[in-house]
Amino acid sequence: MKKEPNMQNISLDTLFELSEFFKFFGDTTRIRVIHLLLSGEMSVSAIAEKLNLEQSVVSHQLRILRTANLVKPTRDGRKIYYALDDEHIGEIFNTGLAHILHKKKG
Amino acid sequence: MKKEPNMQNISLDTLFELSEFFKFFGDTTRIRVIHLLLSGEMSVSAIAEKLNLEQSVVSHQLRILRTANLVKPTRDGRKIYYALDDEHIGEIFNTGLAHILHKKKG
DNA sequence: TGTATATATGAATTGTTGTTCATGTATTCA
DNA sequence: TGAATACATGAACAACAATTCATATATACA
Repeated sequence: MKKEPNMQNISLDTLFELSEFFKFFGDTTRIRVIHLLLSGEMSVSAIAEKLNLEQSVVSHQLRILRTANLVKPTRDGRKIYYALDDEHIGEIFNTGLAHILHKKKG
Repeated sequence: MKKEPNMQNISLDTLFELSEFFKFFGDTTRIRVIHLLLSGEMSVSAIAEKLNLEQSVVSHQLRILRTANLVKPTRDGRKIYYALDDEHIGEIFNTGLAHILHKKKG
């Protein structure tokens, strides 16, 4: 019995984690925050202003991303700067983006 | 004012579509189905049996993936075989998987 | 045509998730 | 120490999404 090239043996547990991981990208607010942070670190208030969102909305979503170690906070005085904390985020973002843009053309 | 290398100008609309796209991968049932179909097309009942899920659960999720053109059905008699219908699915799946496996190693 | 098989789907239910609003904590500075 | 600023957080609410159960449709075959 032959295996196809793309097939891999992945545990149920890993598949669960994988879906949990993709969930972080599956929300408009979070993907906008991620997109913004691709250009560099930014304070909470700056993010909120740039995205025209309430501060608490941004804080709540940042907490989710922070808990998942996708962003990392650095305090400077009263401000807290958030930066992407995962090498794969840009890659995944761009792979998904390529799909969307390709679809738009076709 | 200089732009960082990873920054791109992406419309709000595109970002919304992007998050919608990632949602498809953000569910355990769907990611398991996608994973299964990476090895080739499979009938609904075969998917349900392989994943130990009820037929209606699989059908409902396949409809979501079908509506998004991520899978494509082909009827053969009474059976309907579903196959992945997007070149980017495997790429996205594997990029996310790389992240999970990398994280597991510590 | 009647029965069995394979799949799809609608409605109800349940669980989950995002936002809002109010408030709490930390820091700065006068 | 008190006021202002920046951010975090808990609880309530609303919206959404997944599963379940019952049933409908389509095909095959006797």
